Amino acid sequence: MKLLTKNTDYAIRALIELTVHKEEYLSARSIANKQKMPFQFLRSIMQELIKYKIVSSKEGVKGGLKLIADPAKIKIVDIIRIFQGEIELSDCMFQQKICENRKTCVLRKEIKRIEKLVENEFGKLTVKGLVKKISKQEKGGK
Amino acid sequence: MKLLTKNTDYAIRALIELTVHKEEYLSARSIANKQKMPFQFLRSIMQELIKYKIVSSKEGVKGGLKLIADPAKIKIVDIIRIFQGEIELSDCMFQQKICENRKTCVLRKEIKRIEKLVENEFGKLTVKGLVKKISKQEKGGK
DNA sequence: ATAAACTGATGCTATATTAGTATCAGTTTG
DNA sequence: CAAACTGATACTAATATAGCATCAGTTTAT
Repeated sequence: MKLLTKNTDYAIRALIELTVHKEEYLSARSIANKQKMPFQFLRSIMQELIKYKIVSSKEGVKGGLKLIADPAKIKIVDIIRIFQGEIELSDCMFQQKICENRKTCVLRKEIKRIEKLVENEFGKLTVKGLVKKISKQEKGGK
Repeated sequence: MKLLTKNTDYAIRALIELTVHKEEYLSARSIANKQKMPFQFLRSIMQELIKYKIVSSKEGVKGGLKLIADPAKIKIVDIIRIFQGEIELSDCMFQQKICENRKTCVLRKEIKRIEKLVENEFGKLTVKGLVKKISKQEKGGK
């Protein structure tokens, strides 16, 4: 079981990078190099984040990506939703006609409950929160 | 994001069925019909459960599957582990040499934490527990 | 004794998801 | 005007998920 796919993962790392260098334009290439991500893949990921107005871009030499959303308001669950869709069972048909064995839907309820929990946890995490923890870690332990 | 894959899901439903009809041999075909699962797929799933000594089988006419494990001790997390492997990031290389950007490993820690949470929740659920909830539901609601 | 209903073992196919690549057009800067 | 960038788009590769088919052997009822 994987909670995060690569695109979500890379997106978050890129956002962390952009938060650290706020106000600056960082090129996809430099981010990819620094965080060791596949360049073209990162580019397609960034285009998504642009669509969602989380980052903006500037073309040409000295262009690149810049954070426009408030990192304190970018929840990890938002990024997950963008790249992995809703946290939910894909083909659960409980309560409707199809699933006649309503009995086993108890299982569904439990899964839903746990999904909500996960959603909630990822909702509490923000990009800013992560950045803060990183800087603490760097100051603290050797 | 899907917490359970089909094989895990079918396995749990089959175990519920076997718990309800404990001591009896139920054929894979009858379980598949009742719970509307693909017959051959269910068969391969049951073979796994046999390997893990959760159910036993009897060949021939009137043969089938029977629960041998205590349903109160079959945790849902066990079934997940059988069919989906450990709940963990597949390719996290934090703390080791490969991941040099140790900064972002803060993300890893958080994910690990949430994974543990999920694991723990699924560890609290047992087949028996689900069966109990089902029977309550049947008595209760209209 | 034999047909029908079953599992054992095994190997295959189909589909979807995930991960990543490539290319061409256009923009900006030195 | 070349180099360093993004926009748009389409493609490929790898892996995981879901499911099917087949043959061999076992048990039971008739």
